[in-house]
Formats: sequence, structure tokens, C-alpha cells
Amino acid sequence: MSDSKKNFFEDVYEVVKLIPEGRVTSYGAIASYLGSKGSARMVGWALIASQPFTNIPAHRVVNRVGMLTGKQHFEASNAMQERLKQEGVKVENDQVVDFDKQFWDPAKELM
DNA sequence: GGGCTGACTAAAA
DNA sequence: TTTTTAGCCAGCC
Repeated sequence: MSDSKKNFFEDVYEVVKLIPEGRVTSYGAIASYLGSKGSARMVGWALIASQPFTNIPAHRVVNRVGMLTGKQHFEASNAMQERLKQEGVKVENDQVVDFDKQFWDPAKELM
């Protein structure tokens, strides 16, 4: 069954949509939650596919250091940062402030 | 089928 | 300490 692959992308969307406001997570955390720890890149890939899906807050997903590495793929380079700040997440120089405190681990929160 | 790229991460040098 | 390499896997040429 090749459903697994399709579920992977859908799972990413589900998890990202579950990220509460003012919170952020990392690609690896989502990948790990989905069971593919080493496939963090695929999470990013799924996020690109999630671009047309405006219901997916991809701006709440950053790399492991809290850097807005994916801002380039947004409508505007500053859209990601501005939107995060709008939700209460402090962003400085394309990097989330207190990322460790704002971090939202799906495997931990969703258990 | 083979090779390259990419919104990543961890380990090795 | 910083830089480089390797692993990951889907999509494209």
C-alpha cells in the first residue's frame, strides 16, 4: 500500500494545523512525531505543498534553531516573520526569540 | 534507471 | 569552536 506516503503529507498538515497560536515547532519534531526522524526534509517539502493550503500555518514551523529558513517560500520574505509577531511570537533577524520556550512538540503535546 | 535538489538534523573532523 | 559530510526521501530532468 502506498497510502503511507500520502498519509505522511496529510499528517504533516494535521500536525501543523494543530500548532497553537504563539507557538512554533521544528521540522525534525514533526518528522519524529510521524515516525520518520531523519526525514525532516520531507516535512519541509510537505510544507511547500501546503503553500496553496492557506489553512496551514506553515509560518509556525521553523528549523531546529528557530530560524525562519522557509520565509523565502512565502508570499513575501517578511510575511513569515510579521505573521509570527502578529501572533505573539517575537522574531528577531529571522530568528524566533525564546524559541525554547515557544517550542511546541507534537509528540509531547499530542502524546 | 541514474543523478540533482531541497523550508533539515546529527555526527565527525 | 566552526566547517564538512552523510543520511533522509520525494520530485524533476
